[in-house]
Amino acid sequence: MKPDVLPAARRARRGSGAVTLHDVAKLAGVAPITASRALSTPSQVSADVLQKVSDAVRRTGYVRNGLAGGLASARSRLVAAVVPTITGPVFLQTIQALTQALAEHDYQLMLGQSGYVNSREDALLEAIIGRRPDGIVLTGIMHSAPGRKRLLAAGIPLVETWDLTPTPLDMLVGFSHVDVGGAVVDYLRKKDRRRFAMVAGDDERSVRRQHAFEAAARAAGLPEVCSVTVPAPTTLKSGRGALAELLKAGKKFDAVFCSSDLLALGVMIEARSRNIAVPGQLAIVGFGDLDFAADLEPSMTSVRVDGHAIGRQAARFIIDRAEGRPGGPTVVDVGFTIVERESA
Amino acid sequence: MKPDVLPAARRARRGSGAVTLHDVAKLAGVAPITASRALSTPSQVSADVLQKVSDAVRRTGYVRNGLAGGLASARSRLVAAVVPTITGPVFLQTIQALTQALAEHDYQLMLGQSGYVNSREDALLEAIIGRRPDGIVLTGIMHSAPGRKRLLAAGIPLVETWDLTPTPLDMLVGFSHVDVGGAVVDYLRKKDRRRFAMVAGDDERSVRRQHAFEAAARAAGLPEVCSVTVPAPTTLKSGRGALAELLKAGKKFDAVFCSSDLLALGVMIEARSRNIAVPGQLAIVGFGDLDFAADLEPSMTSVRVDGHAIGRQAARFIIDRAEGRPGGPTVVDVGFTIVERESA
DNA sequence: GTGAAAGCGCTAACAA
DNA sequence: TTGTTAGCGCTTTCAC
Repeated sequence: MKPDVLPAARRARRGSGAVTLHDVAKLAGVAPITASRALSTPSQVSADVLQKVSDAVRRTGYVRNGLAGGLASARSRLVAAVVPTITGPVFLQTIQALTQALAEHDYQLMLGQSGYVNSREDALLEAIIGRRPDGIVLTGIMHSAPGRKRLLAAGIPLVETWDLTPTPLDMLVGFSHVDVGGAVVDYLRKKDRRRFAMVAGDDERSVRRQHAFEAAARAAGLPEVCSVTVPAPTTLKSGRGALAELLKAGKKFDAVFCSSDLLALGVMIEARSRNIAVPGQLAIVGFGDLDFAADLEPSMTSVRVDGHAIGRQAARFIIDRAEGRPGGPTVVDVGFTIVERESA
Repeated sequence: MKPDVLPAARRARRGSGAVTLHDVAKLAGVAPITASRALSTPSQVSADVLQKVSDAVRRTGYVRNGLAGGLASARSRLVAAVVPTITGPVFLQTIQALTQALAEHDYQLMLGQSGYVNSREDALLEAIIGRRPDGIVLTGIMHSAPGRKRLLAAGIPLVETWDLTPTPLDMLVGFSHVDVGGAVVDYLRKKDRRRFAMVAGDDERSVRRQHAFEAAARAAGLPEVCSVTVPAPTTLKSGRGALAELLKAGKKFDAVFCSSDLLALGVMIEARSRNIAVPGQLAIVGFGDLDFAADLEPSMTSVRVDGHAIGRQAARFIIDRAEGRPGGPTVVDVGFTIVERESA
C-alpha cells in the first residue's frame, strides 16, 4: 500500500489560475483543438459545436491567451510602431489610423519612442523584435547601418513611412519632402513673392524640406533664402523666436515657409505683435495642416499630408503580409497638397 | 539496415527559424536554463558562464522571444493604455511619460483607443486582457458595469487616471475636476469678474468641470453661467463657434472658462475678430496648459495638470505591483494649478 | 552555481 | 468535421 503520489500531484500548479481553452473544451464536451477552431475559424466547425463552445465561453468568461496563441502559431497579432515622440502632433493621425485599422483586424499596436536622438534605438529595436510583432511601422526611414541590419535579420515585415527613399528596407508609404520644398517655392512665386525665409526644425525630414526649398529658390534665380533652424520638436515659441531672430539680423523677406504649423503660428503671432501685416507684408506657409490652421485669423496656408492615409496603408501592408496575401506594390506615394488660405 | 527515420525528422519544423535560447546555450556549452539565467539574472551565474553566453548571444544575434518568456513566467512585461483617441493633445504627455518610464524598466506599452463613444469598449477590453498585460492604464474612470466586472475578473493591476473617484477599481492617479471648477470661479472672482460663461466639450470630465463651475458660481451668488457644449474632441473651430453662439444669443459675460486650450484659443481668436478686448472686456481661461498657451498674444491663463507626473506615477504603480513590491498608497492626487497669464 | 524535467496555453500537422 | 499528438521557446520547480 504505497502512497499514491503521482508526479502531477507532487508539483504545485504553475498556471495563472485563469480559465483556459481546456476548461472551455471540457465544459463544451469537445477536444481543445475543436474549441480553438470554434473560436478562430468558426466556419470549420459544426453549428452544434459552435453553440456549445460559445456557451462554455460565456459561462466561464474565457479570454484567449494571446501569448500562448502567438507562440504556437508564430503570429503575435502585434504590430510595433516607432515614433520619435508621441508628443508632437505630426504622427498622431498616422498612429490613430494605424491603431484603428489594426484593431479592426484584431491586431494590437505596441508603441515605441525612439526620441529624436538615436541613442536608445538599439535597445528599442531589441525590445520590439523580442515581442515578435507581425510588423513594424517606422515613422521615418531607418538609416543607421546597425539598425537596418538588425531589422533585416529579424525578417519582420517593415513599413517605413512619412518619407520616400530609393532604398527602402521593405515597404514604404510616404511622400517626397524634396518635392514639398519645390512646390512651396513655386506656390510663393505665383503669389509674387521673391525673398524667402525658412524656419525649420532640426529633424531630418524638416531639414530635407529646408534644403529643397533653398535649392529650388536658387534654381529659380531668387535671392538666397534666409533660414533659421530650431530644435525639434518645434513649438510656437521657437516660431516667434525665429522670426525675431531673422528681423534682428536685418534680413529682408516677404514670405516664410515653416516646417510645422506650430512654428508658422508662432511666426504669425510674432508678426502681429510687431505690426507686420500677414499676408500683406509677409506671407506664411505652414506644414502639416493641423486642424487649427483653417480657423486662425488669418487662416493659414499649409502643406497638407494625409496622415490617416499613411496609417491605413501601413496597416494594410502589414496585414496583407501577415495573412499571406500576395504582394502588390510595396511603395506608395501619398503625395501632399498645398492648402491655399489667407496667410499666403 | 532500416532507413534511419527519426520522429524528429519526419515532421516539418514548425519554428520560425530564429535563433533560440537553446542554440545559444549549445554554443556556449551550457544548459538552456543556465543561459536563461545568464540573461535575466546574471548575478546568479559565474563570470565564466556569463562571458560564454554573452559571446554566444553576440555571435548569433539572439533576441529573446518575449511571447515564450511571458507564457512561461506569466509575466508579459506588457502594459496596456486606453485612451479615447490619441489625437487630442490631452493625454499625450501621460502616454509619453508612461511609455518612457515603462521602457526604462523593460516594459512595453500597448495602445488601445476606445473612441469617445463606448461602443467598442468590450471588444477592446477583450483584446487587451487577451494579451495578459501586467497592467492596464485607463485615461479616465471605468464606469460601465460590464467593463468593471470584466477588469476585476481579469485580476490585472489597473490604474485609472486623470480623475478621482471614491470607488476606484484598483489604483488611481488623478485630480478633482470638481475642484477645478471651483478654483476657476474663485480665481475669476478675485479678478473682479462676475458674469461667467463656459464652453465645454461633451466628454465626461469636461462636463464635470462644467457642472462644478456652474455650481460654484451659483454658490457664490453670481448670475447663472451661460454654457455651451461642443462635441469632443474639442477644436479651435468649435471654440470660435461657441463664442459666436453665445454672443448671438445675446448673453452677457465678462469671463469664459473653456474646457480645453484649443477651445480657449478659438474663443480668443473669435473675440479678436469681433474686436472684443481680451482680457479687457473678456477674460479667458483655458484648460490643459498646452505648450503654446504661454506664447500666445495675449498669453493664456490656463489650468495646468502635470500629465507627465500622471504617466510616471501610473508606471510606478504597475511596476511595483508587477515586481511584487508591497503596496504603499494606491491613490495619488496630483492636483492642478491655475497658471496666471494675460488672458485672465 | 548548474542542470533535468516538466510544463505555460495554445495551435500546426497529421490522421481518421 | 473532429481528434491525437507534438511541439512553439521559454522559465518554473526541484535536485544536485
